[in-house]
Amino acid sequence: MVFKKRQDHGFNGFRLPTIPRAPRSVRRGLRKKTVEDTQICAFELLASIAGKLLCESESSASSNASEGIDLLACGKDAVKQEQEFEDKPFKAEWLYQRNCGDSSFAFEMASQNISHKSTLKEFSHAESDDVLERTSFIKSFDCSQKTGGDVKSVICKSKTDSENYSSKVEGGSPQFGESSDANVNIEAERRLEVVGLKNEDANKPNICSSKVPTELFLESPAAINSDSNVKLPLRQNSVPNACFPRHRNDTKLGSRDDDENLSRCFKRSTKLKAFRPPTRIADQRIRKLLTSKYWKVAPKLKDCELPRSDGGLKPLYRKRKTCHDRQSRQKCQRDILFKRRKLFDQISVVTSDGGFSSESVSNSPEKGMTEDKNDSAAILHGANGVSSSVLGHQASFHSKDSHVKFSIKSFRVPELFIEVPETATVGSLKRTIMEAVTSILGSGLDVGILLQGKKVRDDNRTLMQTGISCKDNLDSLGFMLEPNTMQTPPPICSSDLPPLLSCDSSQLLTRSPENLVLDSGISDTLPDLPLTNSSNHVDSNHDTVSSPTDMNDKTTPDTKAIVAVPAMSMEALAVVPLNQKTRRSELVQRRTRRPFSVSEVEALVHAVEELGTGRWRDVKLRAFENADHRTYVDLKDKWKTLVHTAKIAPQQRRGEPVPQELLDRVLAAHSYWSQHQAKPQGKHQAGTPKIMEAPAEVPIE
DNA sequence: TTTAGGG
DNA sequence: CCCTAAA
Repeated sequence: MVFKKRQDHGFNGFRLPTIPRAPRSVRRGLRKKTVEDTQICAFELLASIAGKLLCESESSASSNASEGIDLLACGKDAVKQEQEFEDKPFKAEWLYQRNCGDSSFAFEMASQNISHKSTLKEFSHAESDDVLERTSFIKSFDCSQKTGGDVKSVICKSKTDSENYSSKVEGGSPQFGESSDANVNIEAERRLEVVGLKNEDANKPNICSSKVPTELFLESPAAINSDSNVKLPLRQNSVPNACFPRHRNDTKLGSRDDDENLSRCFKRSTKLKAFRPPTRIADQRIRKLLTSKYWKVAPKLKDCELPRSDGGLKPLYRKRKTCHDRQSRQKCQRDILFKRRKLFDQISVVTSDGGFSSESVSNSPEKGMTEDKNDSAAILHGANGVSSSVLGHQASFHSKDSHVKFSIKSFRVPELFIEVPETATVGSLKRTIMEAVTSILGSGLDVGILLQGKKVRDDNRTLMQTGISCKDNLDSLGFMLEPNTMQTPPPICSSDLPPLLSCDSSQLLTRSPENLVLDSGISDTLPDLPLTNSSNHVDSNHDTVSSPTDMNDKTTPDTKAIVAVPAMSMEALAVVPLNQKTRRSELVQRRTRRPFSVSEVEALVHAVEELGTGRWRDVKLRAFENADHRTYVDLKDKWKTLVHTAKIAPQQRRGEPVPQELLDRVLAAHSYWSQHQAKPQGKHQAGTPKIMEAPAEVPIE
C-alpha cells in the first residue's frame, strides 16, 4: 500500500518498542506478518516515543520528552496526526501504582503531559507555517471530573491558546486526606483538537491539524484508597496523603520505574495511535477495522491489546485515521472537512461520539460514598448530574456495607464542528466554541450507564441487581452522556426502542451499548461478570438491536460515517449525535445470539444426515431456507458445536438441552460423513436410516 | 460465494 | 458467533 517500509519515516533516533502481542492477535498477526512487519506507522513511533518519554521523565527532565515529540511533530506529519490519539487514552485510565517512600500510590498517569507538549509544539509549528485556520474542527472536547482535589472550572480552564496549555497542568488539589473521598471534586480537563484549513491553492485547502489538549488532573483519593478499586493493580489501602504524587508536574510523567510500567506505556501508546474511540470498542471491531483495507497499514494495532479489562482497553481505541501518509491523510481530512462543511454552514455542532462518554470510572466500595459533587462549570452541569444520580441511586443500597463509590473522571464532549473566518479573533473563537458546547450541553442530556459495555436501561434496578455493586463490574462500568430523549421518559427495562428518537438516536442508545457489551465480552482478559446472570435486563438490549442491516458499514472509514451524518440543526444535534461515525463505523453490530432450538437442531441434523458435512449451503437451503438469520456458516458452526456437545458428558452441556437422540444422530452422521468424504454424492446417498442406526457410542475419532 | 477452521 | 484464508 502506501507505506511499505517504516524506513520511509526516517526515524532513526527512536527505537521501536517491543510490543507484546496479545494471544488472540497473534494468530492473525502471523498470517499477516509480512504486512505488519513491513509497514510502519506512526503508531509505533509514538509508542516508542511515549515509552521513551516515560522513561526519561522518570529519570530526567521531561523536557527531553517533549522535544522528542516535537521533533516528530514537526518533521513527520504522520506522527502529528497520530498524536491526537495519544492524549486521550493515556489519561483515560492509566492508573499507576507509585511508590513514595514506603507508601505506594495509585494514580493516573498524567499522560497529558506528553500530549500536551506535543500539542504545543504542533500548534506553534502550525502557526509558524503560517497556517491560517479557517475552519476548526473540534474533534473532542473533554471535560473530565476528578475527585480528590479542589474543583476546577472546566470551562474556565480551557483555553485554546497555547499559553494555557502550559499552565493548565498546574491545576491541582493540595489536600488528599484519606477522608477526602467524601468530596467529589470535579476536575476539568479538556482537550481541543483543532483542525484548521489552510488555503493554499484556490480550491485546495490544505489541512493542518493541531490538537490542543488541555487537561487537568486531580487525584482521587477515594479511588486510590479503596482497596477494591478496580482500576489498577492497586496496591493496598494505605495511601498517605502527604506525598501524593502530583502528576501535573511534567517530570512526574512516569511513575514507577519498573519494567512493567514501561511496557505498559508502550502498549498504551501503541494502542493510542490506532484509535481514539470515545468509548470502548470491541476488539473484534477493531480487528475488523484493522483488516479493512483502510487499516492494513497499521496492523500493529492488533497486537496491542491490553491484557486488561475492557474498561482500560477500549478507550484506547479511538477514532482512527484512515490516512496514513501525509498526502492521503490530508486528503482524507480535506474530504472530511468538506463534507462536514456541506452539512454545517454555521456553527454546527456535532457530537462525534454519540454522546459523552465518561473516560473511566473508578470506584471504591468503601463506606463513605462520594456525595459532594461540585460543579466545576456550568457546562459540566450535566456531567455532574450524572454522577450525582448515580451516587444517589446507590445510596439506597447501603443496607449492607456495600456502598459503591464512583469517580467519574471525565466525560468527553463529542466532536464539534466550528467554522469561523480567518479574521476571527481568538476570543471569538473561544466564544464560538463555548456556544457550541453550551448548546450541546444545554439541550439536555441523559446519563447512560454502561456495564460491560451494555447499556443498563432499567432504572429501577438496584445497583446490586444490575451488578454494579460488584467491584469487578465497576471495572467495566461506564457512564455516558447522551442526547436527552426529551420529554419522553427513556425506555426502562423494556427492549422497546425509543419511539421518539430518530433512527440514529435509536442506534445510539441501543446498538452502541450492544456493541460495547459485546466488545467487553470479547476481551480475552475480561473476567466474566459474577453477576451476569442477575443482570438480565441488560441482555434485553439484545432484542433492541436492530437487525444487522448496516454490516456494510464495517469498513466504512470515518469519512463515510461523517458523510452519512445528515444535515441537522442544532436541536437535532442533541438528538442525533455524530455517533455513527465512531459507533457505526468502528463498532459493527454483532448479530444477536440466537440459540438453536431443538427443532432447528433436528432440522439441521436431518439435513446433514442426508447431505453430509461440507455442503452447508445446501443444508441451509434445504433446512433453513426461510431462516434468513441462519447462514450456512451458522449451520456449520452449529454442527460443530453439536458434535462437540455430543461428545462431552451431559453434565457439561449447557444451554437448552438437546435431546440425546439428536446428539446420537449427530455423532452418527458425523462419523459417517467423516469417512465418506464423498459429499458430492447423491444427497440421499447416505442412507439416513443407516446413519441413525449408528450407535451413539461410536467414537468419532 | 462457499468451505473449513480457528477463535 | 466472528473472522479469514482458500478454494
